[in-house]
Amino acid sequence: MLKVVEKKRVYEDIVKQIQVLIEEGRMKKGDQLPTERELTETFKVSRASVREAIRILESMRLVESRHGDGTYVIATTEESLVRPLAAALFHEKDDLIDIFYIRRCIEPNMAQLAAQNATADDIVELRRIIAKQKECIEDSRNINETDSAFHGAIASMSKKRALERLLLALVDLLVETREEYLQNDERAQESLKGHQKILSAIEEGDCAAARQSMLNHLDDVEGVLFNKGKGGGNCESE
Amino acid sequence: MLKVVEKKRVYEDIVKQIQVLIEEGRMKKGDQLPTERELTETFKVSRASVREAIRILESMRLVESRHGDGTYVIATTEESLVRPLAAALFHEKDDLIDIFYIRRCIEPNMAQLAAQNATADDIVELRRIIAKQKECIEDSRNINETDSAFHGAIASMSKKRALERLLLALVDLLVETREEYLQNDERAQESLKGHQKILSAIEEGDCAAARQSMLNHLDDVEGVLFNKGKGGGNCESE
DNA sequence: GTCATCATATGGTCAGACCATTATTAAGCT
DNA sequence: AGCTTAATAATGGTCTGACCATATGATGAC
Repeated sequence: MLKVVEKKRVYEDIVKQIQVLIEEGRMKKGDQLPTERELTETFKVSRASVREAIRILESMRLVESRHGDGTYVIATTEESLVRPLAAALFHEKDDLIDIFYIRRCIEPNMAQLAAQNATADDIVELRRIIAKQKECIEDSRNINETDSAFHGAIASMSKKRALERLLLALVDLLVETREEYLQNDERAQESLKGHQKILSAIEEGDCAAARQSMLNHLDDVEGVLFNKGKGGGNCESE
Repeated sequence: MLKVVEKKRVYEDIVKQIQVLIEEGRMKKGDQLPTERELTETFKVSRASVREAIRILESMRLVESRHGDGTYVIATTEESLVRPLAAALFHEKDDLIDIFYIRRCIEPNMAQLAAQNATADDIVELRRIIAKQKECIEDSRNINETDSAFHGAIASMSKKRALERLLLALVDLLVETREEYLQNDERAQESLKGHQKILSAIEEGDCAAARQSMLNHLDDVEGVLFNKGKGGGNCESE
């Protein structure tokens, strides 16, 4: 059952190797890659092959070449997994409302899954995030980061990797929108309250409550964000 | 308000031009690109630049180079929008079950939206697709294509483009799985029935029924596909 | 007709050169 | 000293022309 290999193209091999470097953290965001000429010597290949590899890495948004300067790592592989997803989903400014709608479709389900699967460690982590968020509010600092962390943690608890990746991309797309929203202190408070309710439901393993409180939380935010009446979904929502 | 331009890199220009060719349909899927040497003459650039451009197009999954043969268009730009999304979501074989779960999260909502927004034309289209599907079953032909068409049409009716793109990607990812599933005549029949129920709900503008019938439809399929008990979501699902 | 062989066209790789841009350093000025 | 300006070196961008590796189709032997 061996995976016999035929490295056909040289540049593919180079792409792979550099990708691994970044994956393993031996190259971090902002680091400069060796110069093309150095890579030529390292890999014992021509500069043309090195450049073709770099073109591919660049089109993956993993690195960026700057004429006269160098080639730099501009993203982690984790980000580069989320980025194309985001790029594919998001085209027009108007799409933001759709993006949020997708969240509204999937996050209540994730909360439900989280309530089912939550381990003690998971709950500790959620509490930690919420505590930090509370701190941020008291210090009048931005809670954008902790907000992402909270939703990300729940996504992770769903134990569905594809779903988690999707949500990360969505949250990432809405980061600017949220920046504005969470400026307001009162809203930040309300957001925190929403998170606490969700946590309570998860602590008690109450799937239905987790789902519903997440939905309420999102509807609260959405209502302000897009000036909608409560309940987003018309009809009877769910 | 002109967009003053500085075409910096030659290969970017080449990528753009070829992309436009494909976009405008002057090059279709399966067509062979001019050889690298011909492109060299056409664009008055070096072969190295042509090749770097091709590498980028290849990493976009728009074209594919075959050693000793040629370079071919392998996707429309529309597909190339969906493809990276799919690639970003899908990593392991096991992710398929997650992919399906995402569908289960969003498609009932789309059906609901479809029921709200459906125009007379939309309904005609859905009927047409279902009729065709019936035909296929009678002729013992594969209904995979019409199945995709049905779900795609509903996605389109949601009037949420980002959501539609996401669903297209998901459906695309599951095409092989479905191929197997729909082999069986009985299942094909059942699938058709599910579609008919959804259509009925949409015709009557019954949001709740549309949502529920879509959910049932997906659960039916999922149950067989992944050998699960009915109702997928444990707890009380929704 | 079938199969093996070879020629040809195509993508893949290489070497070395030169151009264009940038950051750094050195020089010069105030 | 501190700033501006000019030279310098380093780096990515492009080009040329050659050769290698592979796939396809034509040719010829059987």
